[in-house]
Amino acid sequence: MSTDPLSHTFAALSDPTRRAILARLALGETSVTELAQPFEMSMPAISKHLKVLERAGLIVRGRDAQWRPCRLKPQPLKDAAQWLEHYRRFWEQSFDRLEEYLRQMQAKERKDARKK
Amino acid sequence: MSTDPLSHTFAALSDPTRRAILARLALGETSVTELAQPFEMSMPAISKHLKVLERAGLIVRGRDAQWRPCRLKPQPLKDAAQWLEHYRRFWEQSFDRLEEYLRQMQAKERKDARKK
DNA sequence: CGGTTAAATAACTACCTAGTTAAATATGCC
DNA sequence: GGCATATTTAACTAGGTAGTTATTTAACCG
Repeated sequence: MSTDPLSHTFAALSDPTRRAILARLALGETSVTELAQPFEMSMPAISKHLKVLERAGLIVRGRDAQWRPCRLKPQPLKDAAQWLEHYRRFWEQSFDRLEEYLRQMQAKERKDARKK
Repeated sequence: MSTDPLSHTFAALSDPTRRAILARLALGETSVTELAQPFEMSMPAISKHLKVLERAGLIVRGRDAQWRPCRLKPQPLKDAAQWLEHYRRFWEQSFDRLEEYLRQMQAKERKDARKK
C-alpha cells in the first residue's frame, strides 16, 4: 500500500469491521474486549484491525492496567472528507440535458481533432 | 477485500494513482492513453487501476473506435462523503477542557465499576 | 489485406491483508 | 510468588494488489 496519509486513511476505512469499530468509538473510549464483542472474530483479528486503525492515525491507544482503551482521532477523517469535497459539484450536478450535451460536444471535438 | 459498496469505494480511493486519475476525470471524459500520460507506469498498470475504479462504480468506460473513453461517476463518492459526515462533530469539536474532563470521568467510572 | 494505434489479457513476481490457533506478555489481586 | 484477565505476538494459510514484459484483441486507414 502507498505511504501517504490519505492512502492509509482510505485503506483503513475499506473494511466493514474497522468502520464498525470506529462507529463504536464514536460513542466513547473503550477496551479491546468490548470492541471485539459484537464480532464473530478472534481477539487477535480485532487486535490487527486496531493496529491498522492506529497506523492510519484514526485511533490512539492508552493504558489502564491490563486494558488498552481506544479512542477515536478524527483528524484523518476530516482530511478524507475534505478530499471528497472537491467532487461535491459532480454529485450535486443534475445530470440533465445541458450536461449531457456538453459531454457529447467534448467527445465530438476530440473526434474531429483526430480527423484533421 | 470486502464485498459491500462502501468498502470497494474506500479501497479504490486508497491509491494515489487512482485518486489522480479521478482528479483528471473531473476535468472531463478522456482516453486511457491520456490518463496514463502523467504516470511513469506501464499501460497495463493503468488498465488495472481503471478496472478497480470501474468495479467500484467510480467510472464508466464507453467505446469510441479504438478508444475507451472513461467518465467519472460520482455516486460512490457521495456515499463515502455521507459516511464520513457522521463523524463531522468529532473533528469540529474543540478538544477543550470540558471534552477532556468528560473523557476522564468516563474512564474513571469504568475503573470504579470494576472495583466493585 | 497489411500496417498502425489503443487497450486489454496472460503470466509472472513481490508483497500485503485478513483470518486462524497457540504462545507470550502485562497487570492486578491475594 | 502465583493465578486470573486483557491484550499482543508468532507462525501459518489463503487470497488480493501493484507492478512488470510479452502477447492478443479491436478498430481505423490506405
